[in-house]
Amino acid sequence: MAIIFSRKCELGIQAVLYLSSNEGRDVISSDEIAHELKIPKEFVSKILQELTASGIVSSKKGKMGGFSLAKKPNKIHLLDIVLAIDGSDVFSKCVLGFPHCSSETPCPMHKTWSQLIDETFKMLNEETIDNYTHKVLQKIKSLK
Amino acid sequence: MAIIFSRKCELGIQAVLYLSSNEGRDVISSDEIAHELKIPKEFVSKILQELTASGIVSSKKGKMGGFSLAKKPNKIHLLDIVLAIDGSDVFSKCVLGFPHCSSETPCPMHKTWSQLIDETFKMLNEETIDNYTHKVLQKIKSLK
DNA sequence: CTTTAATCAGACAAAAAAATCTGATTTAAT
DNA sequence: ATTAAATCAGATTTTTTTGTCTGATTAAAG
Repeated sequence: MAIIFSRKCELGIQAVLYLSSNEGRDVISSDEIAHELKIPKEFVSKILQELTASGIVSSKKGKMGGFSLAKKPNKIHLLDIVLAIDGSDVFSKCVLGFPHCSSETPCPMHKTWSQLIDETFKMLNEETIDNYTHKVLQKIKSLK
Repeated sequence: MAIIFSRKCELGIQAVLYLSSNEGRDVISSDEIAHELKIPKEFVSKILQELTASGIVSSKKGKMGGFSLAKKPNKIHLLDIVLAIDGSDVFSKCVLGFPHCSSETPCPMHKTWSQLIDETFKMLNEETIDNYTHKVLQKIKSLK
């Protein structure tokens, strides 16, 4: 199978988007997020802990605790979440799996692929999550 | 971690490119391919069997047997190999892992992502492996 | 016809990723 | 104080992917 982002990263982005679509509320529990997004609660909880550690979301412990965004949605880039969870490998690893692939010792697809990856990187780096928040609620409604 | 193609697919493309860089010779054993590309021989062997089943390479059994391309290199598209090994999921699956993501019920990133995926698809579909064969030998030399 | 060197088929093992569980800690409310 | 509801830390399980092994079959060469 082929993958773009790890499942963890997918759900991380989903969760952050959910948080941003609820800006204004204080904190939101991982229970609510898991229920709304129809995804396993323990998994979401663990991912949000990672994102807390990397400073994208912040958490409040104890009763009435939960998660919230650590910054304004227009200051959080998609790339931040991807780097926090999946790291930067996708952007540097050789698409054909050759070792030491670079412009000095390029693999056959190096140049062609670099262009696509650069575009992807640029998009993730430019897009902030506030561009997406209004679309999230609509998508959530369609989940059964 | 994030991945684009599975390891199987990466090595599948490597192997096909190696075969194409040796057009003119009769057949090439999986042993030679594994040795030249510095990858496990049993794994390469298994991948080439899959590619044989899907008609991209052809095989000759018995002593002096081995693999060769089933078509001219300019008739084999990168996409053929990707589809044969990884299937079409990458091109249709939701980048955020939402179920039923489509233009009717799009995920927040649907439109933005579709553009990048379409470009990628187009590239893989247009590029034939003869465009890459001359670059393969050079890359192989750099492998220690 | 026997040996040798290859593909092929399918079971098996190891490693990685995804998901779950357990229990500790924290904090609000009673 | 005690209880309840949450995060948090880390161990454990399950599933998937990756890689290996074994033996059967095929075909060339002596």
